[in-house]
Amino acid sequence: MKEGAYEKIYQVVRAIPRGSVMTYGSVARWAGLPGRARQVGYALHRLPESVEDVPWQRVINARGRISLPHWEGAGAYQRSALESEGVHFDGEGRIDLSRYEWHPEVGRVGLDKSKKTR
DNA sequence: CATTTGACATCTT
DNA sequence: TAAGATGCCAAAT
Repeated sequence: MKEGAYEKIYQVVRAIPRGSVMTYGSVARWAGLPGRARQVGYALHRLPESVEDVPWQRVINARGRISLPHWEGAGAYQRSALESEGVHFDGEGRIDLSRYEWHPEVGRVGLDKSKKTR
């Protein structure tokens, strides 16, 4: 198995702590794929449903909104899942990134979530 | 093998 | 704030 790059993406997403979110651009950056945010979304799209190890729901776009059409199952599920984690949506369905976006520490791509619990 | 498409981002109008 | 253009790259057609 190789894939390599995509594995790294899943690895970063798995490290996102509950109640926090990351943008596609940030995930790509921390996965060692700067500028390839699109591939991150594509990788998550191809992600099997049975894989619960990867909290893809905590990944949103740079505008702080869910990229999935809310009229489809996945979109509605993503929002309800985030709300149940404590993430607040404003009147326009947007999330305050300056407050919920997670910033992993430099030099380590997460994997060590037992760091400062806020 | 050429073209299109897509869970995005960023800059410019 | 919105809309258009451009960059990126794997998978589908």
